[in-house]
Amino acid sequence: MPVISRQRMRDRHEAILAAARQVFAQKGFAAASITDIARAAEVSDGLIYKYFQNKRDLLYHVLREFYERVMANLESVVARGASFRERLHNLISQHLTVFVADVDLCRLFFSEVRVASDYSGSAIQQLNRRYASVLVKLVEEGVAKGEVREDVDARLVRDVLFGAIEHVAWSHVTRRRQLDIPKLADELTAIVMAGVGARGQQA
Amino acid sequence: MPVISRQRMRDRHEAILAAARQVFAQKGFAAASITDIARAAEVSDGLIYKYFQNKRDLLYHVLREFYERVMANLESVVARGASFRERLHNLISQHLTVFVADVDLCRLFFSEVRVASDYSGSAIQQLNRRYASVLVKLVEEGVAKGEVREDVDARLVRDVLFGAIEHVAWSHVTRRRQLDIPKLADELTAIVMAGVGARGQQA
Amino acid sequence: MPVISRQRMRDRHEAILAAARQVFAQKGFAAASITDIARAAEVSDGLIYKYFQNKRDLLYHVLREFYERVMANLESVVARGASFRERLHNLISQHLTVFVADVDLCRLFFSEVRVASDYSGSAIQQLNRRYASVLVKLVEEGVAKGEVREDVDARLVRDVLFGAIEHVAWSHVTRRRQLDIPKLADELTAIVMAGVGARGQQA
Amino acid sequence: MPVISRQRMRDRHEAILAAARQVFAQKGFAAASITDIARAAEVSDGLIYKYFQNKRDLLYHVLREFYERVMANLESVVARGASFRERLHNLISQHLTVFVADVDLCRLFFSEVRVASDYSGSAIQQLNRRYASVLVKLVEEGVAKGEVREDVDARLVRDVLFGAIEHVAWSHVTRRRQLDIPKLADELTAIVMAGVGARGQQA
DNA sequence: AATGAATGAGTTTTCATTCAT
DNA sequence: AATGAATGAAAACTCATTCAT
Repeated sequence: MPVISRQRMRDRHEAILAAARQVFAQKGFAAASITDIARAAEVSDGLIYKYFQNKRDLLYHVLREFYERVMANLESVVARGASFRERLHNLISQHLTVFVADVDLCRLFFSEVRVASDYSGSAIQQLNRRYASVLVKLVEEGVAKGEVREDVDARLVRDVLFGAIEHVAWSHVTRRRQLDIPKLADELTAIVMAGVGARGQQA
Repeated sequence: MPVISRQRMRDRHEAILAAARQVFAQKGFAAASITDIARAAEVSDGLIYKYFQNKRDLLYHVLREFYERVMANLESVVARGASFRERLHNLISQHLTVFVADVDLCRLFFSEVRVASDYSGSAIQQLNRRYASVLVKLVEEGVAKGEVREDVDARLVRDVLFGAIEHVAWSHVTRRRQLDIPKLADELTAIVMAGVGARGQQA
Repeated sequence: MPVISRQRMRDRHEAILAAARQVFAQKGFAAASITDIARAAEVSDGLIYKYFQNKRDLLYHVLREFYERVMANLESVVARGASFRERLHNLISQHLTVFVADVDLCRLFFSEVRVASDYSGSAIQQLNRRYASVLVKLVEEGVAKGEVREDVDARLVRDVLFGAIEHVAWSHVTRRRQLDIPKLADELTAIVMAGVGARGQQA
Repeated sequence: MPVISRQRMRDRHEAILAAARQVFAQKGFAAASITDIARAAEVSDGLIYKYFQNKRDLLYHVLREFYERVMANLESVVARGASFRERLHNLISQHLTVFVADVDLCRLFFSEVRVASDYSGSAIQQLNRRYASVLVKLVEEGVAKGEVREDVDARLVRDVLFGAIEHVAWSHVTRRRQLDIPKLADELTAIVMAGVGARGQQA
């Protein structure tokens, strides 16, 4: 019989996670201290270790939660499009939007996770793959429906597209410029369509 | 009259730089300690501070040296192509090659510099821009010669291309798979040409 | 619900302060290391930073505590005298006594604080002023009651007296001679009375 | 046969001493580095150790030189007075003048030397005593000539006077106020004369 | 004689993590 | 269950001093 209820435990868990998200996003992983997070969560330092194995584990949970949130949106947004072009456009637009809304979490991902030697095969990588697979499926569907050229390598498209989006988004962030999402989404869609669209689609 | 020869000093400088390159590449900036580097360079901790201002300065020198080496190659390799398509292909191929040869330094750049808040306007960013400008110029030349569509945004192409290359390369690195550079270069060239090539060029 | 009692924390605080007092007094500020103090307090290095901001803060607390102790005595001792002469004598005597009892802390004050560039306006200077003001008030009272010449500059008297006491005490300390406090107090009182006493009082 | 002339050696010695004086005075002992001093003297770090045993030895030489300079002045200035009162006044005035002109060296003396555990019996203390003995002799002469009361303890007068001067001077330095030397000298002379002067002299 | 490169000990301070209460 | 005091290792950086050249 637990002394505190399951609900209370869930609340604690979430409070810590939310605090960690905020602190990590603001200061980065290294500069954030457990005490900072504990204070933000209005919890003791020690309690954090009851809910998470260690600081890095906490980071992973923050990023996993972020992914899950983003994922849910992505899938529903993509589904909303009628044609391949539309779905692609939605995906690009949504991806850019997330980037802008959560630059700090994205930065966190780039600097601390993607690069980590234990990234390969990690839970985070799984999420990343699932995220990317949305696009891969989209392309494969496009091929099946004749909207995408048959000889297109869906994985290559995935890399090109996500790479491009990140780079575009990042270079705007770096220069502290506003990102014109609709315009960029149109342009990127056009480029990809030019590269992969079936002949009839490109015009 | 110098107590030790200039040559000796240059050797020391290089030995430290080489040690730093290796240690940073292997462990990342944060996890590498000055003592690690000193040990690798077979030098005392203190001496490092005679040659470099501080740990971060050392990182910058490592990356700058890397950039300079890479840059020299890039410019000459690109120049070797006759048409826009060829030059583009050379650039892509070369970029992929560097990525494969120096994954660890690339990772270092991604995790420690690009993400750093003081990156904007730093010496490293200058180098990065110069690097990227090779492609921008290439595209502009292509436009001038009618090999590239007039309405193409060179900057966007730059982001798309470098983003794509990095992502492609990175995903291979992550999975520890060999990268088939010639094949990838062909595919990426094709995609870009489809997106930006003048009508006649695309076929 | 505190994990350890308030009392325990106060003890720790005091233990560290006492250790710091002893180590600083013995070695001086610069030569004393945090590790020395931690060892003397039977505490870890890190804990010191839970109770004090940094090494200098620790020094200030040591001196402040010293001042407070000294002050309490001074005020009550001075009040005990009936005439100006008696009060003055008590003050001198008490000042000399403190000097002898706590030479090392006095030395600490001279070498590390009085000389420090941030002394001006510091909390320690406040205490010093309060200490000195006891004499200034005494002189002013003496003037009011006709025991001290009207044209006497209380501040000058303060400097002369404290300077003299310190110098006398210091020169004895330096020579490792015993200080004959009653005799010295009589002599110093006589000198000051000769200098400032109202005509009738001097005889 | 020395490879460099005696004269050159003396020049070097002086150059280093002058540099050390300036750097110590400006930064204090601890904050001054050998490299600072070497640079100021336009000499290599190593050479300093050919002329002085170590950093502290250098400090002592700086202060000794200071003392010698001050001493020469003091003795001649005091001699210039006709009566005890005049000589005393000259001494006070001169002491205050030095204090004002070389606050930084005085501060150096207070913080680094007087307080040092090896001060007692050191060469510096000898100088300090010789300095003080000027006053002691003056008082003894005064007694002999009937200008000073017979029962006066010359040493006590010395401590009172120097202590007073220092305290007065220091409190002005601390408050960054200008010192009105003539006025202060008059007042201090008056106080001392009141305390020690033969009856006839006091009026 | 003179240099200044090289040393390496020594210092303060921070913080993830543990565990007695 | 929860706390937060306590730990102690780690790390960057400085600088007096030495000594090969």
